[in-house]
Amino acid sequence: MDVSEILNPLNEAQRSAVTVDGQHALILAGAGSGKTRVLVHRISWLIEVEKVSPYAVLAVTFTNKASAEMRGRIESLLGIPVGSMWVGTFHSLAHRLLRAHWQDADLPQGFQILDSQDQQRVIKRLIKAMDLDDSQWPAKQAQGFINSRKDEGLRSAHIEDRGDPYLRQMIKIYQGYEEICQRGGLIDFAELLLRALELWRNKPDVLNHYRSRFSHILVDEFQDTNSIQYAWVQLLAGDQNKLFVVGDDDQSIYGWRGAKIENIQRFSKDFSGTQTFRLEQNYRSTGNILKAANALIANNTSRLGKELWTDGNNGEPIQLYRAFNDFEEARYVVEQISIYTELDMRRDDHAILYRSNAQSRLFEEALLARGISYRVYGGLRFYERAEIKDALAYLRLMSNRHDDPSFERVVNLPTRGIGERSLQAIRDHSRDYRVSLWDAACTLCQQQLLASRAMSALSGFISLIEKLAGDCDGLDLGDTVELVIEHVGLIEHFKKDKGERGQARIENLDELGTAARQFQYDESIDMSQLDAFLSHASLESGESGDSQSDDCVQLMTLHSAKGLEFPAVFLCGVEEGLFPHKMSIEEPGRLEEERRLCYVGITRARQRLYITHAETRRIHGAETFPAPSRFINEIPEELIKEIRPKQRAPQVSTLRHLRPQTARRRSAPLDDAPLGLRLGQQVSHPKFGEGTVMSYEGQGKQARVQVNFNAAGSKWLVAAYANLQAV
DNA sequence: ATCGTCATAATTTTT
DNA sequence: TTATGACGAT
Repeated sequence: MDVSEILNPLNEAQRSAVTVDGQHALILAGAGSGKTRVLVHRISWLIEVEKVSPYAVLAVTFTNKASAEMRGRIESLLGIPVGSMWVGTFHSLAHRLLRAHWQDADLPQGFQILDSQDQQRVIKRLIKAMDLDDSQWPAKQAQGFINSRKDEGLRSAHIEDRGDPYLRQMIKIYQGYEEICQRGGLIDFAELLLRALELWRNKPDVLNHYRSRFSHILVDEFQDTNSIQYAWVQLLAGDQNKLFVVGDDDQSIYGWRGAKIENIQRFSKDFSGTQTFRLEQNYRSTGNILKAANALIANNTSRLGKELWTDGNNGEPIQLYRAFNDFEEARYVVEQISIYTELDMRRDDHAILYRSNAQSRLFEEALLARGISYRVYGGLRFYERAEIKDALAYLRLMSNRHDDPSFERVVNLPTRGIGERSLQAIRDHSRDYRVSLWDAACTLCQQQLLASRAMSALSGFISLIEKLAGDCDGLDLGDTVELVIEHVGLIEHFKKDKGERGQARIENLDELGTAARQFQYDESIDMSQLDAFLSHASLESGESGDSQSDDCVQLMTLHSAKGLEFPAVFLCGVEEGLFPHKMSIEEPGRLEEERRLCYVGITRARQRLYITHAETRRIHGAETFPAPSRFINEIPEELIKEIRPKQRAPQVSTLRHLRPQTARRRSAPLDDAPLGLRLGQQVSHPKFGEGTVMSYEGQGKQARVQVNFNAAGSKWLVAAYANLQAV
């Protein structure tokens, strides 16, 4: 392979980053500046030109998607599979380490991963077992407490209560949780990272092994690293190995879950001899969009500094639309999309971005009414679905009887007569003797400590698991999974569900069998095929979209839009209190993160950017009158074209003439709208011609309607006399 | 055990 | 407004 193949597709800044020769490099890669490309080409450069062994390269990302993409692109650029290279997420690499060194990490060989759902259930149960009032001690809060401490590298023993009774109780919960996990061989996500870090800290020989192996460490999205991840990278780097980290401080939007923007800010101080590169040429957006983004983000303090530019043209102005209410905002956005899709654009060229998930509803309704297909991102993913977790719980129990959350989950599913009383007896015994639920159940059965009915049910369950485990011995993974699903009674159980639900669940269970058959087992890791599959299920929760029918308008939160791009972006609900969110408005640090989120949103757009806000919005059922977001004011006026600047003198948009005719919307009627007229409805008047209902006031005979006529402008009319016809 | 009713809370989410 | 969870009734 030719060096020019690696270097030719790069611009100058990218090229100097890729070919850097010092010990450490920090690449500040703006949105759309070819960040992944630089990483991929850097790795190719190391291997092809510097003749570094792939074995000595470690590349870390945050999401499975990113690591899959990186691996794929490296392989296609180099033309060879890079099996020996460690490319993965922090979590998957930590997992791999712990599997290889489970003894040194003080773990049972068959340890399993606890996802956040499972974790919450464990904590909830623990709080009950501790006889605490769960309204005063919500599991969610305790979970947050535990995870944020772990993210800082703190175990329960490290935290001082300083006489604070709240802290003291939380520490106790944390302690109890640690015990349960250790006993059951369960590792939550934060624990994966913490254990991996402690493994290296406690076992210098293990650390040295990896230190001498990985001479080149590359980290993607460095602005998202938390304290543990930073410490982990630092430890592995030692003072010999070379770090190449890529990130964008302006796109740090996960501070609330432990990411430390300081990590990227202090990198060059912590690692002396760091060369910093800025990738500022943007290949994605028009000039106006970039100017808006630059101007907005300039309001943040303590940035590393970066300004995006393009050699393309300015493009259209940013369109700002002020809607009367949230409802009409959705109507407008969907109308615009329908105009563009009737011209030449695809539905999936359009993204509707919002700050909080609840906002999706109105857009969905408006899209539904227009018959435009759409996809909402961010629901449950495959391995998170209840029926899948049920089946996995059986498999997990087969692999490890002491997996309490799995035991709880399926001991009476499908119902087999193990009720709350028996279960409570099992839990009590488990707590009193500090044994797993499984062991407690076995003891209770042997000692005949339960009512005979419950006893036989329980021993039925125990022997079911034992029998399945025996039957599956020697079977391959696909057969195992299918055999378990078949014999455990879940299918029959879900058949009883009414409607489509049950059928869908059974199909998902089938799909699980397929997933197991297709699962690629990496034999180099020291674990059974089943354990590997179970870990995979926890670590990669799979695709979120149910049926990603191809051409759909894309709806998602700003957070989930990070890393994506769209020809047309609608940034909606850009209002004080919603965006920036009221929970973040007070603290300067959090406000800046909101601003970065806005920056992320703006820079998703390639060609066309709409920003919309509403003057009235229902939040939790109550009317609110939010001011336009300060972020709007931070964008230079000359980049913005207001679609309808003033309520009093509405302008007839040029687009209005392109409106496809009379596709009937089915917007829910406003409770007291006069004559059944709806905001946004097209009407015609004998004298003024056609127009749009903009507002109304009063009721019955007094009701007055404001109509914005295409030709005659805006008028207030008494509805009873105006003789308006719906178009 | 399953359904209905009431209270409660309500950013953002990957691993 | 709505979704979720807990609790009580059939």
